[in-house]
Amino acid sequence: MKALTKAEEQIMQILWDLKEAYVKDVLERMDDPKPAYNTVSTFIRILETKGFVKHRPIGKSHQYYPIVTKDEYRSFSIRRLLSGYFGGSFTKMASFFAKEENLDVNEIERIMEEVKKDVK
Amino acid sequence: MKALTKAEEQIMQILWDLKEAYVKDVLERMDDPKPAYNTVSTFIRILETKGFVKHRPIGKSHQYYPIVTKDEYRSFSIRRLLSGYFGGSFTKMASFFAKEENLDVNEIERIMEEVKKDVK
DNA sequence: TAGGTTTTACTAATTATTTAATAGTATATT
DNA sequence: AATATACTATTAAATAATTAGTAAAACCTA
Repeated sequence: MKALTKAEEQIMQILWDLKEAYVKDVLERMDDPKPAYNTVSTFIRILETKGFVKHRPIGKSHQYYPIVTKDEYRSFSIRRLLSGYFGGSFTKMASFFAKEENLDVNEIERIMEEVKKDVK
Repeated sequence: MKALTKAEEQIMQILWDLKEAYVKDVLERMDDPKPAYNTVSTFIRILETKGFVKHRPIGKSHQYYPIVTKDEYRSFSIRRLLSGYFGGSFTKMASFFAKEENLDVNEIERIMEEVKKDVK
C-alpha cells in the first residue's frame, strides 16, 4: 500500500465518512477556504489511479466510493509509526504514551479493561 | 512543531541515533544507494533552519546534533495519528490494534503488566 | 608553495504535489 | 434553438521536496 499525501488523505477521510459521494458532496464537507471544484475532482481521480477509490457512473456523473477501507489505512499508518519509532513494538508505544501522559496504574488498568471488553 | 518530510526524517533518525555527527558520519549510515555528500549536507542544513538541529564548529567543519528529541517527535507523531484516525483516543487505538492482531485477554494482560512495570 | 583533499555555502535541476483554468459534453430551461 | 447549468477530462501553472553540481575556504602534503 502506498502512503497518501496530505491533500489526498484529507479527501479520503471525507470519502470514508460519506461511504459514497459525488465531487460536490466532498467539496461541501471541506473546510473554508474551499478549493475549486476541479481541485477536488482531480484529487479523487488521483485516488482512483492509486487504487484507493472506484466510481460508478450514475447518469452523466460519477459516484465515488473507497475501496481501501479506513481500517486498512489505519493499520498501515500504525505499523509505519511502530516500525519507525517504537522498534515495531506496540508495548513500547503504550509505555511511551503512558509515561508521557503521566498515567498511573489505575488509569492503565482502566484503559486495558476497556480494550478487553472491546476485543470480546 | 512542523512535520518532517520523508527524506528529512530519515536523516533525523540517524542523528538521533548518533547524538552528534558530521555529515560524513550520517552519510556512512545511510542505505545504499547512498546519496551524494552534498545531498545529506543540504538536508541537514534544512533541518537546521527548521529548528530540529544545531551545530558546533569543530575546526573547519560542523558537528551537528538534534535539538528536537526523538521523544518530542514521537509524541508529535502519535498525537497526529490519534487525532486523525482514532478520535484522539489512545484507548481506541489500543483496541483497534488488539483486534487486528487477534490478541486474547492474556496477551493484553501481559502488555499491561509490561507497561505498568515500565511506568514505575 | 603548488596541488590534492575535505568540507561548507550557494545554486541549479529534477521530480512530486497541489491547485485550478480551460475545454468539452450532456442535460435542463426559456 | 439558444442559453444556462452541472459535470468530467485534459492540461497547465504554481509550489514544495529532493538531489546534486559548482565554487569557495581551509587544511594537508610533497
